[in-house]
Amino acid sequence: MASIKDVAKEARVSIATVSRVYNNPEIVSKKTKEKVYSVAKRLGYTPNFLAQNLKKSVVGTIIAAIPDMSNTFFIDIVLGIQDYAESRGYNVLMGRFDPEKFNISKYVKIVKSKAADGIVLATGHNRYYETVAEAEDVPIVTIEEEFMSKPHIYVDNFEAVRKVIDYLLSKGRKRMAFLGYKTEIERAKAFELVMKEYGLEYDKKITWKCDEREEEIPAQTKEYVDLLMKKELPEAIVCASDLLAAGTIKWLAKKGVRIPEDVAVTGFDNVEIAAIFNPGITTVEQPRKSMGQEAARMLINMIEGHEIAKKITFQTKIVIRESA
Amino acid sequence: MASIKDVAKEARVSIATVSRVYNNPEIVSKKTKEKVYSVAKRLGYTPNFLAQNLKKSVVGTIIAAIPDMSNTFFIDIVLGIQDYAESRGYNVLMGRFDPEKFNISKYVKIVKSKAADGIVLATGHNRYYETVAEAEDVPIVTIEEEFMSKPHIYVDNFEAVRKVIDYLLSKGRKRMAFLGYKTEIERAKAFELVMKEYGLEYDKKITWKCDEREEEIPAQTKEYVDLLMKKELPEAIVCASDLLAAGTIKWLAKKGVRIPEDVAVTGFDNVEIAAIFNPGITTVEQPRKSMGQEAARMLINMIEGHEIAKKITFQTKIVIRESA
DNA sequence: TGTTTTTATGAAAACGTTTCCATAACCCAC
DNA sequence: GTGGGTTATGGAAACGTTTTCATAAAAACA
Repeated sequence: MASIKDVAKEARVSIATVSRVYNNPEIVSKKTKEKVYSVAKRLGYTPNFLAQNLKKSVVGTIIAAIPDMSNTFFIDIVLGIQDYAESRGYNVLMGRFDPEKFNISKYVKIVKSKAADGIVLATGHNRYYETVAEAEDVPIVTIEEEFMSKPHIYVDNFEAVRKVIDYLLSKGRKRMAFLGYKTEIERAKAFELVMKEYGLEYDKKITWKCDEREEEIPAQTKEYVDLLMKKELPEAIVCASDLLAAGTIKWLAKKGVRIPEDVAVTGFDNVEIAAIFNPGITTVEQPRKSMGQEAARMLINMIEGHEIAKKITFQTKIVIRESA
Repeated sequence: MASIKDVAKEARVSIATVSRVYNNPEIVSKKTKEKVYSVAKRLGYTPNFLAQNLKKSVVGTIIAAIPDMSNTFFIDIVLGIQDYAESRGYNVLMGRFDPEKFNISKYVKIVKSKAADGIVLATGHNRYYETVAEAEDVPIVTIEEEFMSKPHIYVDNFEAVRKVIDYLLSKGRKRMAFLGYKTEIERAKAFELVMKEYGLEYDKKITWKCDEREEEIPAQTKEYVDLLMKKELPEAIVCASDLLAAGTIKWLAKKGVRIPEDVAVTGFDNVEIAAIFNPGITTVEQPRKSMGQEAARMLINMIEGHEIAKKITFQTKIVIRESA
């Protein structure tokens, strides 16, 4: 409640001096400083961010926009963003957005009205989005997808899928199936390409793409397993996420199929459930926290007008558990 | 970049009029309004939040402080908070905080410096925290714990535990054990009281309290199961969280114990893993999203100076799956 | 001691709004 | 027309800061 004026009056100095005590302490005399500090403490004075920022025209807040807050994948990214942002004195505003509708204008508006300085956009989809005119001069860093040639963080999905296939081959599995999502194209494409490159056949009929809504996963994996049971089982199933893998394993086990003896199953992302599921799920881990940190670093540098890289590629690592 | 001044000059009206076009459109003539709108659009004018708020002394941002972002429980609460906040035109700033250290002063400071209007605090612990002087006149709503007689959202853990015990009794299980956390007192206490009330004996030696750090759970549940195997197995184990239940089931299954035939296991919270685990975990669900919404509603009303309730109690419901 | 340099402080403008108060413009009735 | 009552607009203060410029006080030097 107390303003700089109150402190100034009480300490019998000008408001300019009080301001300097907080912003350029070195140029004000020790005596004055002590007087101001003690008065400020007594009055419970905290500089008003709004007024400071109005003057400086910097807010100190960045937005992390993610599609799904109940997904560890995105949460870890946000954790990384927060970690780094904090070290630079920025706050993080978290928001949801729908990758289908790509409704970022809400966030663009927030930045334009100076309630935030920039946006980290994570969709988890490797798409190429269309230009949004208003977003032209808004600082944005994207993770995974590309957008208006804004700087972005890229994860090498091809390399990741190759690692999985290599591992399965080393275990003697050749007949592989792929279970992915309708909207995530890169992993499916990578699977196809790597298989072709290795000269391996795979049955397109047992390669399926799910709707991406999480609540649909139990039903969809069940349907998928029912389909599989009617055909000859593959030796391995590569899933585009740990949840798909978990669902698939669950239904296969119910049919009496032994994992991994009869069928090996792999996931993607290494979320919490991969470790705790029974059997533990072999999966691919992206350095999520580092990705978030790097995104925040790029964004803040961009906001503060420094030079930054246009694209940063992260490598993945395979985490071997019991399911494959 | 364009300010209200630019628009006013270009539209040949005063800045007061431009301001009114956005805040009291009904009192400005149609002709003027149209002129202003068209100029504003051409110049790409968006009112500057900072200046608006400085004047109005309201920010339009609330903080959701939670201990663990990778826990669905808290994420759902935040989802509820966001949902409601959005409907009232507020943004949500998400932050972590350590329930052990109770380091809320960071957030109190943000509010005091007018970068946010208030705080929703969710710890998931039913503790009574000590007074923090600076937080005196800061709008805060807590979920679960009590703090400085700030308004709070309460979940009826006693009733919840009673429901679990009733259900287990109805299945003929009498010898029950409890696996909880060191810091969460209410569920453990409720278990003890209800058992006593029903005149049921329970072996204190097989009631254990874990460290609450999530990464410790696999190791701690393993240790617990090892301990159990040395004694006579109980007929049922009531766990204070789904993760504890999942860990316990996993290790019991590895020892060849059949769930639920030999031992029934129940969880708490109904997070994602409870549904997807094999076997599905019988658990207790709190209306998390509603709790978040209600917390946001209380907080915003508090911020805007309306009358609010001091305490709101939510009921739980039991979700029956395969583990019990 | 008087002059110059350094250091510490204050006055006031500026940031982009909202809003109170005053006034100009209009309309209608007489 | 003149007057009384609306209605639409402008001027200017205020919100709480930062910062430039000017000046007073102190220190350094001769």
